[in-house]
Amino acid sequence: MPLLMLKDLPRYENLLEAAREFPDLDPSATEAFLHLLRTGDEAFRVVESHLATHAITQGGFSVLMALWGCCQREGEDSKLSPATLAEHTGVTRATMTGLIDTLEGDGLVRRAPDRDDRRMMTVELTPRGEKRLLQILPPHFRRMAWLMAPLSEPERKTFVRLLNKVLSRAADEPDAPPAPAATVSRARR
Amino acid sequence: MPLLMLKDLPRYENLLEAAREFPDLDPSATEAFLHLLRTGDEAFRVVESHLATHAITQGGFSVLMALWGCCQREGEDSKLSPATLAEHTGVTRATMTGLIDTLEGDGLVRRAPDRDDRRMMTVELTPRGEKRLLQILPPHFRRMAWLMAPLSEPERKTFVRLLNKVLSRAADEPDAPPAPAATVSRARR
DNA sequence: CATTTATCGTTAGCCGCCTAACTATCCGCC
DNA sequence: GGCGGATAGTTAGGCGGCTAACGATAAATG
Repeated sequence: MPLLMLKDLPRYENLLEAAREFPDLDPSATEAFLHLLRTGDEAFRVVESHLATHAITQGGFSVLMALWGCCQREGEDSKLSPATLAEHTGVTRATMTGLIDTLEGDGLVRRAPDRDDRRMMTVELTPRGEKRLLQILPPHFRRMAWLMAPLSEPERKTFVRLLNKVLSRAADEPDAPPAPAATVSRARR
Repeated sequence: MPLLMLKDLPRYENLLEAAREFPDLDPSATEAFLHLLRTGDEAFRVVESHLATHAITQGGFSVLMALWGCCQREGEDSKLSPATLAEHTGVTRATMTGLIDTLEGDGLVRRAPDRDDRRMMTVELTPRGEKRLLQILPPHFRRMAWLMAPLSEPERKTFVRLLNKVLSRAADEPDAPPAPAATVSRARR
């Protein structure tokens, strides 16, 4: 994640202090939020650095996984359209064009026109792409296991539970969620 | 985070199934990892979308915060060098040049040569920059509070605790962490 | 059947981030 | 005191995101 976060998170006292100046600042919420962003970013980097050793970007990896997963599930039909891939990996179709360009240039993926709908293309994993993916996956799985090793099994459960609470909240309404507005706060919900 | 993650996380049964094929796949670890990335990404987008309404990027915001925080703490000296800013926000110096260019173009920040060391520059918040920041912060704080609202106070504590466990693990060694390698695992290190 | 509307993939252009190289300056060491 | 190595900031070039617009095709609608 190409992100960008304050490297050293603020200490809790500082948040308490800042909360005196900004009544809207909820110290424990801010602390949780910043730690979430920071840790998520770091976890992202962990896998990214691994993928980089296989000359694959996160985006490319997502595409390969989607194609491979589809080929696993659907039996024969291991093709997907760029639009489906884009939606599946949470990226715009324009971006997907670029990703497929790169992957096709590396010979990991193949484009072919759809025979029924001439607007569409189909994207398919090449043997080389599948081979590459099978090289990447085991160490990738090990990285994830390694990173989560400090969490016990019950801790992982609660971790996922708490993450899901936040995630569904975020999915609730992507825009204009707070709506408190000091003087006009009558609309109590 | 310009990231990129599978939009719909795999269900646990699928992970269990996949684990039969890949012995390295730890289902609960993978689940926790994917949820972490997904939620972190979503949280990132929440603040990013807010900052966008103020025509500020995450990077720019980090810079403004660093300058403002420094001006709060240090008393008078509200200047920082690009290198310090880069290190503080976890970005390369080259990137920082671009960020400062943009901010300076918007009049939120000012560059001046350091009077002692002629290699260095100093970056300083303009009054306009501070004003802009003070416009951004309260709703920003409200967003964070809103996002974390579903977590109770004790839940937030455990959340931060678990995040910290993962974070310090990730910080442990950024490269080559798994090192299992079945047959050649002698180099114990 | 003709025309509008929607969808698909691509292109063009912007921006943030990276690495690698460069210039200018400072510092340490003979 | 001059010279090599470190350091500051910038530049150049690449890449992966994004939005907005486009031509081509399909589907809906009159």
